[in-house]
Amino acid sequence: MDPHLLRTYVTVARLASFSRAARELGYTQSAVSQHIAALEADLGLPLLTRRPVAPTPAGERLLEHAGALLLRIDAARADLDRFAAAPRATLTVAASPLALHPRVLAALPATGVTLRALDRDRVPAAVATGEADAGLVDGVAAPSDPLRLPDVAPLAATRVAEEPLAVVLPAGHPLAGRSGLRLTDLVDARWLDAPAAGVALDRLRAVHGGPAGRGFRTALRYEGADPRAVVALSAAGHGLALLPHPVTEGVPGAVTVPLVSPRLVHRTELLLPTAPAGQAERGGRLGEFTHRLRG
Amino acid sequence: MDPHLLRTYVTVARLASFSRAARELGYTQSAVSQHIAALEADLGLPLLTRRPVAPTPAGERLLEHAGALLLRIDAARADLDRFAAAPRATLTVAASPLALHPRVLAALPATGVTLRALDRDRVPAAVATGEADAGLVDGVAAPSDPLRLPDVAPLAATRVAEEPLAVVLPAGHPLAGRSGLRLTDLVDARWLDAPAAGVALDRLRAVHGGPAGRGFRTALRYEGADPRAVVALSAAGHGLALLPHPVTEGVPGAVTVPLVSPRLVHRTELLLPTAPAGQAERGGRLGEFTHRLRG
DNA sequence: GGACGTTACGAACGCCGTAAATATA
DNA sequence: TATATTTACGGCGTTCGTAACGTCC
Repeated sequence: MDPHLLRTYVTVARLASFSRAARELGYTQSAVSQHIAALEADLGLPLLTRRPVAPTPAGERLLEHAGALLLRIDAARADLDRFAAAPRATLTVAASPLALHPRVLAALPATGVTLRALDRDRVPAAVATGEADAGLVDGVAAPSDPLRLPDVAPLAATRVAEEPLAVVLPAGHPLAGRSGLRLTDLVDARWLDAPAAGVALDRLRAVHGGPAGRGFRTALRYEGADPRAVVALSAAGHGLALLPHPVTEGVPGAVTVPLVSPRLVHRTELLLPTAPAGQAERGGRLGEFTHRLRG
Repeated sequence: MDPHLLRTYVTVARLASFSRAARELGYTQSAVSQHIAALEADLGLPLLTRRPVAPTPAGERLLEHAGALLLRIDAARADLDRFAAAPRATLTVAASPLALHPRVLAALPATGVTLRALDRDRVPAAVATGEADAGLVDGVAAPSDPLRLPDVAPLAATRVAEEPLAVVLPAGHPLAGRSGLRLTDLVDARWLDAPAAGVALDRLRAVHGGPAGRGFRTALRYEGADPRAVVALSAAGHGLALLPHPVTEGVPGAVTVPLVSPRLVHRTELLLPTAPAGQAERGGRLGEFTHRLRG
């Protein structure tokens, strides 16, 4: 279970080729072959089929572990590096698209900030590995409940904002007149799946608690990051969408109905590496930013 | 960040001695010294003070990472081993003391089971590392919310039971006559801290959301695992206790008042390694157990 | 001076690259 | 036959142990 071997293994699995993996890693094919052989011998299991190169069931399983493991190693190294490194001049903030709440925009320092838009599930990793100095993630949760984030490293999450959730429907929709909607009434509707810009459907299925894979069928999948586009698509009849209430307003042809059950909110959180050396480093622009965000 | 080096590092830190760590690990002092030197060179930071041997601030931080990392490695190996190994004849179940709900006891197969009582936070690790085939954990959560468990490995958690929570008071207590109690009324009371047998106080402080370290002061700390002992201690005036309602009843001198706010329940969950090879292995006694627990 | 950690050095081992062998489409 | 992985083998770097050396109580 040497990390070197694991890194080689995931690369081979990703590229589906020993030789391409070797090129990418700067090894010879031979070395890669030996790495995989060593790993298989160590675990006592075949991990890859050759020709074509693809993971076996056990190999699939190892991939899940290896990804988390390598990420954690990088996170640990980055975290320790922060002890030695001088605070950087430019502040990098990783944010999921819907996390750019007005409060956040107001709190951002006027200069020297890089804002990096990422998918929701890549934000914690970015903060953990030091790729970003701070993160902003959004998601769905019960009121005043923290978001459920993968714990790749010791990160501190604090609440930035919570807004009600609303269902977006095209103007002519039979449910468009209601003053509030329940999720259970909408299980059989057609939905927009917009994992980056909206609330992912599997999240709804999980919250709803029904049998996996049933309900919340997808009408159209939108892979962009613009929530206004989602509202417009919904107005055009391509499916229902669940979004934080504020962003749904003012689009012609779209009707917005608050979600009343279950009680869920759209929540934005600030993600920080838990402070080394007693917050000392929090001076500078990061301190300025977090203070404005909290105060 | 070689796991070997990390392992020796955590051992040295734990034993506060290079030579004792060397004995425990089967190395010479020299090798251990070289390991630490290599790790410090790699990270560019001193990790330990010598004479006395103790972690530096950076070293403290590395300990947090290293523990999680080594645990994950063991978990991954154990998980992969399950692919190769034949199902074991005897089923080992790790359980936290309060997780032994009547439904659990009823579902346990009549023979061939080892039940291992562990602290709450050690159960997930035991399942992940294959030390146990299944786990039962209890904790406090909002109704129908899953417990918040450290994710050491891909584990599946399913609800086994939820019961209301009750505050235990001695018969003469001023609040003993109430029909329901709020947590906010009890912040300033004296509490029993029974991390193994009851609800840990820091959990209450976290739920209550007040400033860390304030409120829920400890009257007496009980390190055993018997919830009835907690009730008896509370009856004897050694502090309030929060327990699942059913176990609080029938102890003379103790009064039980339901907790009405915040809405929290005592929840028990079954923890399983997510099934390799499509549930195939779930036949046998583990399948029998889980089926009875769910059905 | 004694217990403990460090440094020097040599031997064994492991790991990678070259090159030949082998398997598959 | 061409492409891709495996195996054989040799050199080089790494890691461990022995032993000598510092160093702090």
